[in-house]
Amino acid sequence: MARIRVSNRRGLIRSAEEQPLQALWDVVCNIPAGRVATYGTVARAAGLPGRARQAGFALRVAPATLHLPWHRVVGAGGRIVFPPSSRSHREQARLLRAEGVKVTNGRVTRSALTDLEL
DNA sequence: GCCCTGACCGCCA
DNA sequence: ATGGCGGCCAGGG
Repeated sequence: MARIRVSNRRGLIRSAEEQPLQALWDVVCNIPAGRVATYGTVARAAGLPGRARQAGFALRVAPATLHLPWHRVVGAGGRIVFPPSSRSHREQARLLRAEGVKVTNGRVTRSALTDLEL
């Protein structure tokens, strides 16, 4: 499990409640290769329902040293959120296809989506 | 506290 | 399918 030291005002850190970023990173970390999850799903699985945007934020600020499978997170409906012409978009599509996920028109196949329940 | 800015989401014309 | 829009929720200035 990817972990990073993060301190808060009180010095003690326990739950997702106090450390949403860590919770979100953990979830992303657990998306199996070849499968994809949406920002909303990731947030919900991290115990932060309704905070899809924070899932995006978490990924944006994630330390590179965590080596998170960020490419396995897409927007609602399986859409790659980056502008089609952007570097990130191409990179994400490349990484996904590399692990067997079909990507057409910036959209992954529905069967690749996972609810992340368990 | 107010305002703006997003790696978001879902509804609707 | 597609752009628009309001709703949502953190961060940062």
